[in-house]
Amino acid sequence: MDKLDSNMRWTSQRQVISEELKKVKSHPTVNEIYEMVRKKLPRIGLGTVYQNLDILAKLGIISKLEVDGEQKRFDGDMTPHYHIRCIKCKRVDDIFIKMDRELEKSAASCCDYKILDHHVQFSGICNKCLPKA
Amino acid sequence: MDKLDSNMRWTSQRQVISEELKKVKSHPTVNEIYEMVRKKLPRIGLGTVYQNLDILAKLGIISKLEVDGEQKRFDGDMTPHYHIRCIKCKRVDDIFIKMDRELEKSAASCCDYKILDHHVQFSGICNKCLPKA
DNA sequence: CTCAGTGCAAACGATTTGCAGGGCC
DNA sequence: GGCCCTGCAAATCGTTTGCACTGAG
Repeated sequence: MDKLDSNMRWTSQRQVISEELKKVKSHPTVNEIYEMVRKKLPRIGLGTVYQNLDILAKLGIISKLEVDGEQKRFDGDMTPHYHIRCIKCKRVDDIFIKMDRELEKSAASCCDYKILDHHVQFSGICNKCLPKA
Repeated sequence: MDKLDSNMRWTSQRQVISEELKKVKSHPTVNEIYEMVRKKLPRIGLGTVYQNLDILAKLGIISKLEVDGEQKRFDGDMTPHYHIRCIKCKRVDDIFIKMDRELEKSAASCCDYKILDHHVQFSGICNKCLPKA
């Protein structure tokens, strides 16, 4: 899975996975994506979904979320933004505040890393879970 | 594992796990902690390490890191701080820049969550990996 | 026709769980 | 003596891999 060369084929599986992910505003897990895609391609394998999500992410077409949790989640929205996670129901939503690149500068001045990126993950309780909290 | 009540016992296993974790400035995975602790308590079970790390984290004595990656990592340093992760060797280091609570305020104004916390995770290449990069 | 991509099933690795025995309170 | 906690092993769950077949180019 290291060669993203020009021999790469744009298969219907790849197409449908990308399409379906960009259609929703949620941040589905691999299994949720599998279920979505299965409605269009009933014989697709779970392994294929995993592999294609990985390739699509490496191509920069979708993004693999850097939020913690047991399962990986994906996002079809490539606009730079942060995320928030409900500690009750585990859903993930977008936070569209401007990316603060100053953070990277201050971080750079206090460690020996070449800093490439950063991500802010908020946690809280979503409005659906609040009444029960 | 939901009752952190007063009947709780402070066992030697719990003591050693806490001690060993606070002794290092790295951010070890459960297996690394298991190996560290095994030098003191050779008969300890991996399950016990998992369970106690969980309890210690819930007690606020150590913290479970919210960084992504295949394995969970723990931190014995409870001073609020951020983290950076090397994309090559996967090591995690501390970033001691001041926690920016303003971020939570801006996030609160654009979503329907009761925001409880936030964490910034930087990613980059550490000085050990830079020469090879 | 070729070879990247697919479907399927088995393998894997991290974590969790079930349970009988052990030892603090 | 009760029961929380332990050690151990089996179970679970997300993800990866191996492989023969398929279909895009």
